[in-house]
Amino acid sequence: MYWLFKTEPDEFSIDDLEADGTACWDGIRNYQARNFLRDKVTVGDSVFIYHSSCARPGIAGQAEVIKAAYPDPAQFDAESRYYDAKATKNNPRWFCVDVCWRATFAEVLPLAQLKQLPALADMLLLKQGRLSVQPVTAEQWRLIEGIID
DNA sequence: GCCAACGTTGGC
DNA sequence: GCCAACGTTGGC
Repeated sequence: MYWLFKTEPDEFSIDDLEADGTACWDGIRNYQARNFLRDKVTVGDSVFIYHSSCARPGIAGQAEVIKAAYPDPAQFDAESRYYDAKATKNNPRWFCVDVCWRATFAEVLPLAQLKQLPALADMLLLKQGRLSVQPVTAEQWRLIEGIID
C-alpha cells in the first residue's frame, strides 16, 4: 500500500531520515492515524514524507516501511512528551512503525501545487487537514511520482 | 500569531 | 450520549 506520513521538519525532516537511514515513526497520538498504523501499514509499503507546519509545506521525499506496528515505547516513558499514563505494556494505546529512507526530492513538492491538480481533489491530505498518517491511492501515488520525475 | 477545522474531555 | 469548553493541527 501507499501512505503519506507527516512530520514537522524542525523536529524530524527528510534530511534527518536520509542521514539516519532508518527511523522509528513514533509519537502518533491520533486514533485515526493510530488505526492506520496498527492495522494497515505493512512491511514493504511505500511512504511519502510530508513536511508540515513549516515555511514550505509539501512532499519532501520517500520512505519504505521496514517493520510493522509495535507498541510505541514513548508512551511508557514518563520523561517523554509522548508519555501516556493510561497506557500499559499489556494494553498499549499507541503504536509506531519503522521506516527506511528511500529518496529525498531535489525540491519539496509544494502543497500549493498539489492543490491545483484536479486529479488530487479527493486526496485526504487536501480534504482532511489534520491526519498525520493517511493512505494514498495507487493513482495518486503515480500522479505525484510523475511530477517528481 | 491568527484562526478554521477538527479532536478530546468531562459534566450532566 | 449530548454538547460546551478546551486543546491541537497546520496553512497562511
